[in-house]
Amino acid sequence: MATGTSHRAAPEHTHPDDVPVLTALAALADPVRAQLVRELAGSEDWSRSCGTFDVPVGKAAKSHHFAVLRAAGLVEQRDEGPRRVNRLRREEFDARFPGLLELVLRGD
Amino acid sequence: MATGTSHRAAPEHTHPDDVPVLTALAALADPVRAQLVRELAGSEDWSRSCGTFDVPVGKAAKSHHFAVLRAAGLVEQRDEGPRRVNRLRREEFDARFPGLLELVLRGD
DNA sequence: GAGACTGTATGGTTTTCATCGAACACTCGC
DNA sequence: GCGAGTGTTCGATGAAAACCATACAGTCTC
Repeated sequence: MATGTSHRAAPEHTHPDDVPVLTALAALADPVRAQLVRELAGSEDWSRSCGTFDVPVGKAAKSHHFAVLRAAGLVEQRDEGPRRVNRLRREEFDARFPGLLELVLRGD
Repeated sequence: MATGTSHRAAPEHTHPDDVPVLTALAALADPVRAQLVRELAGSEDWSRSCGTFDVPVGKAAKSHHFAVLRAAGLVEQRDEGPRRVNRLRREEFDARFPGLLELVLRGD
């Protein structure tokens, strides 16, 4: 088969514009997800696969958290071979929810 | 006894400056609490007692939600006779979490 | 002080959500 | 194709949180 064709289902994404405010807040209100977002913010786009994030949960839970972040319009994912690399949707999310991401990244 | 003296314990408040980001997000991520905040935002300070808010829960749950909002630095309460009147801590909360309150008030 | 009113505290039920272990699907290198 | 590596799905478990009904504690009016 031609190269570049994946047989794996592409992850479903939701654009920030289609995300209700409360969904975005709930997504960011979890400590594990907040840490994922912060780590992702400190990395280059598409440079980090899911497994490279250092959070104190198993890989099943991690996968679940990434699904929540995707559904909240916070993260975009793309398959690269066996791994799934990530990108924080900074501009799109910030256009939809101005200031929100910055609050989480600033931390305390 | 002199007038103006209450025998009821004053509600405990937390200043927004002492509230972690995730606590603020979690407080606002609940639909009932978001509605309380929105209704409160549309009313004059100290004009609304807890019972006057139209949310689809019993008064016990309502009391609980107000306690959460207080702990998140979103609401200030004061006793006036038998009722407890409320005020949205707009400026203080906005100084601590710029833009966050506006996002919730704007809704969608 | 009796009774109406407002809100809080308590105890218990239900729901929601984070988590894990195990099984599965896909990709890649040998 | 086989085995290692990566991530998702499934089922079950545990903890947290929302909720209710009831009982209680103040405040006010009469």
